[in-house]
Order: sequence, then C-alpha cells, then structure tokens
Amino acid sequence: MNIIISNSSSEPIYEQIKKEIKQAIYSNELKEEEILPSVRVMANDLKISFLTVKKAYDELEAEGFIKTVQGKGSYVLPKNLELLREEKLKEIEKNISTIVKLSKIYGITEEEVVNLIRIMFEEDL
Amino acid sequence: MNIIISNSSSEPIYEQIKKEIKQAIYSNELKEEEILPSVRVMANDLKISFLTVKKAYDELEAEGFIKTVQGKGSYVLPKNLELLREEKLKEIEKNISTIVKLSKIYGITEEEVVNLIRIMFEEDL
DNA sequence: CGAACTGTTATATTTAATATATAACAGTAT
DNA sequence: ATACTGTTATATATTAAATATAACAGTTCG
Repeated sequence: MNIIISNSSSEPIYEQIKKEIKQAIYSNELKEEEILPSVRVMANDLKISFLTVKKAYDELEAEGFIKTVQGKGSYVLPKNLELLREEKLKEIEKNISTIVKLSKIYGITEEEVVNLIRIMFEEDL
Repeated sequence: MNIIISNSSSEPIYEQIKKEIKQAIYSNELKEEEILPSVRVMANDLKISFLTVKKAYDELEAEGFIKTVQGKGSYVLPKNLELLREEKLKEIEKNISTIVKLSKIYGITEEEVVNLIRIMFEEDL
C-alpha cells in the first residue's frame, strides 16, 4: 500500500486517499481480504491526523469497497470490479457532459473534441 | 443581462456570475462597450451582497473581459472571442485529460469514450 | 490476565474560502 | 447638490477540511 498525497492540492486529503485505495483495489495491488494499514499507521506514515484517514475508510466502507471491524482493522471486500468500473464510467460521463456543453456554447466541434481525445489517448502509453 | 444563480450549488456564487457573463459576452448578448449592471443593482436583483458581485467583476477585469471605472461602472471590453474560446478549450482539455487517465486505469477503451462523446453531442441539439 | 495493538467517540480548535453587513470614502453625471 | 457609480476597511458568519487530545471499546497474543 503506497499512498501519495499532495498537501497543496485543492482536492481534500481524504478524497485523495479514497481514490488511491480504489485504484489499488482495481489494479489488484490490494487483494481481496487484504488488511489495510490501520488508521493510525497510515496517519503516521502520511503525517496527517488519524481522523482524516478514518474519514476516508468510513466512506470507502459506505461505498462497499472495504469493511472495518472494531479492534481488528479494515480489509478489502470481495471486489466488485464492475461496480468500480461503473462508478468511473459515471465520472467520465459527467466530464463528457461538461465538455459537450462547453463545446456547444463556444463553437468547438465534435470532431475537434474527438481528435483531442484520440491524441491524448495515444500519448503517454 | 439575465443572471441566474443557485444558492445550493457547490459552485461559489461569484464563479457562477463570472461564467454567465462570459457566456453572455461570447453569445453577443452583452455587446462591446455595453454597461454591466452596477454591483449594487445586480446584488439587489440577486439578493446577495454587492461584495460578491464585486469579486466577480474584479476577476473578470483581471482576466481581460471587462473594464471598471470608479464612478462610472463596468463595461464590456472589445471582446476577444479567440481568448474566450482558447480559455474554454483549455478547460475542455483538462476534462479530457481526466477522462483519459480514468479510462486507462479502469479499462475503458478509446472507442467507448469516443462513442459516448458522439452520443452526447447528438443529444439535446 | 495484561500489554499492545485495533477502531470509536466526544470535544475543541484551526484554517481557508465564501459570503455577508455596515459605514465611510471617492469619482462621475445631471 | 444629488444620486448614482465604485472602493475600502472592519467585523462577522458559515462551512468544509483537518487537526489535537483524551477516553473508551474490541481483538490478539504471549
């Protein structure tokens, strides 16, 4: 479990932690049943408050990705890859919706957008 | 000048105002040299503080879209459509970058994304 | 059992961004 | 002059995020 957070990011720390854990679950870096670092250990590693880590874990549990048991810790639930993929697909759709709205207002064509997509997809393989 | 703001939006009111004015400038609803509502008038209309409107106007001026003169008011600068378009293009690129990153991690293909784009472009013409 | 881990909860504080209220001041137009 | 403009300063309120600290509770293991 290798979490990297940015203190200066506008994105809240607990959100950054959530994202990285989801990604680790998806990429199988974190396997089913695997125990996550305890809130205090991770807080210590990241030099942040354990309450911030707890917030991330609480939300990950509410979203069905991990399970926390008092006294024991938090572990990765039988992962629902489809769930994760769907969640991200929704995020992508939201971004696309923003793009389409902006494009229509500011006279950017469908082809221009598609070209950008294609170019950026090829980059940094 | 017809500004609509949402009190419940997570987007700051001054940002909403900025966006709507930029859009109005782009669509020529607000023409070159046209006087914007005074900060107090708009604040009154929207039932918000004039300081919030001032913040929006100040930033619009810093970004080169309007000009404010003490005692007179704020008016639309000779508009630089290209500037606006470029600004929005950057916003779009940022969104695309997010999309591409997510897609690569979560196994969503270029074609899937392009299809979504095409579908959403056709919708709500 | 007891020590050393886990997580939980409550309280209080800090910081930054947003938004507000109010009052006083300054420029412009008529 | 008056009535608009914008400007500035001060103070306050709200919210989200993050923190610090202390006390409490469950689990594990020697």
